[in-house]
Amino acid sequence: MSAAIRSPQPSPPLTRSVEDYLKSVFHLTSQGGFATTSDIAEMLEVAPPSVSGMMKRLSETGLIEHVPYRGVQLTPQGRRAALQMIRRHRILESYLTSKLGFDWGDVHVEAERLEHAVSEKLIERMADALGEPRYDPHGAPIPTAAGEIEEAELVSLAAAEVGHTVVLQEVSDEHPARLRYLAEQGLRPGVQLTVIDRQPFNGPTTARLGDGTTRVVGQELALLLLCRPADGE
Amino acid sequence: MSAAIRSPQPSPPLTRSVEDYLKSVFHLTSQGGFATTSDIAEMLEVAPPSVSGMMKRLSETGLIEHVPYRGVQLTPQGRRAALQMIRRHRILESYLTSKLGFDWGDVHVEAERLEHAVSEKLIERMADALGEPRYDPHGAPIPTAAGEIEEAELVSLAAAEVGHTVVLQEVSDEHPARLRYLAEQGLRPGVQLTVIDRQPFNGPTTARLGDGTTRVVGQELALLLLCRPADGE
DNA sequence: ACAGGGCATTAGGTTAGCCTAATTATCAGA
DNA sequence: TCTGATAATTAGGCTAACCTAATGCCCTGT
Repeated sequence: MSAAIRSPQPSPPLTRSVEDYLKSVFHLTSQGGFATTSDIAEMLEVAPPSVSGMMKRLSETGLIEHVPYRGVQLTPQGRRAALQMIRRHRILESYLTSKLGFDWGDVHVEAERLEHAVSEKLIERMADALGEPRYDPHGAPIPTAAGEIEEAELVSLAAAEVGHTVVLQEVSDEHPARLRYLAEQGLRPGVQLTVIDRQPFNGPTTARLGDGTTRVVGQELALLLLCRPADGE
Repeated sequence: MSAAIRSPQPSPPLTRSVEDYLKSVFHLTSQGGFATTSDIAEMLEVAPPSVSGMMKRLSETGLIEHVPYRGVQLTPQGRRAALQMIRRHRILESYLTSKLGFDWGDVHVEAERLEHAVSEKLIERMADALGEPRYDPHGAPIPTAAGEIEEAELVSLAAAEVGHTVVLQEVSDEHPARLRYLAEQGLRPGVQLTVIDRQPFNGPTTARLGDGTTRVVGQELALLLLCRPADGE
């Protein structure tokens, strides 16, 4: 029995859990660098040894590059798989929100379960029904079917300079209650904000909205509000 | 340590595989009687010992009644769970067909995966968007959210008497190619058929459609065409 | 230069769900 | 009634993912 040539093996479908690990690594390495075992463990709510074990398997299948004691990064193949999951997730969130009346806060959990069960075909039908949206309901960019994603330089409201005007681009949180609160405050993607004050020592930021009203946002929430400079700044 | 009272335990969510077993048992006992180990094994494409093992666990959790060496039946609780899955499945099939352009043959596989991942809320939103449909695209009745299902006395075309007129009510098959073929032949739920001939020895049935054209249907396919007597028969 | 703290990994165990092989129950027909 | 064929069950294993406890590596601060 000679060893088979193993190049174009039809790679078995990824399990639910593998898909989740890849997504975590993608998010944790989006600023460059390595994803650490403990960060992944925290994000997925599993114990660190579970991560070590999975990382070993994933590097054997070529989806990640593992540098022992340092962390992991996605290979091109792993990145492709992660982006596909992120596309599924964001298309689902968009579809549930705009076609089935789900609210901003609830879609995440639903999409999290569905993204492992939908076929490519269903996602493309949904994308089509929505008119190929480029952003999900939280303002996050949706990767294309070909696996490209827009990379924007965003800065959180907590770090925006006083006096500057920014546009809220993306609300990076999956916590329903916080999202609902932010929505009530009118803090949704697309809103223009002028930073008019910030208390020292990680204190709250005060910003003026387009309609002249102001909002005082504590640091924890302000960190979730990702902004780009307003046009002409 | 005294034994805890075990009445209103918050019953853990059913696993994917448990849901599949319950559905099988439901379908296999729809004519009354017991579902046998080997029938379940065949339907789910697992080995018989896997079924024995699962039946043991399911009867411990009170979802089925197991009579050793005879078979199983659903308890009221198991029936409720099975009907919920069937509702999910059929609503999904209806939604995918009518809102996302899936075709008759393909929906089954997609729904089979999704039914384990959708929330109750999503199913009800879909049902609502469809106007609370009572039948799925194959003509099968959809259980209500309360868990009631229409039970009709149907007879397959292969067993309908020569000379009688029937209405095709439901096409009971999940095989895409067969469904596509039947659809091409115009054999969809709602069509009226008059049986004009049947060859002996399990031979084909010949039936006339409403438009006067005839179809010759081999026994294997005719068994899949479930009919009710036409009004006024 | 090295001691400790903190993180990562290895060791070893659990559970669900599947498998094959061996065993046992049931029932129909001689 | 007995005997086989058929079907169900038990026995014993495997794998994927998880866990806790024990061990090992790395780096910073004295």
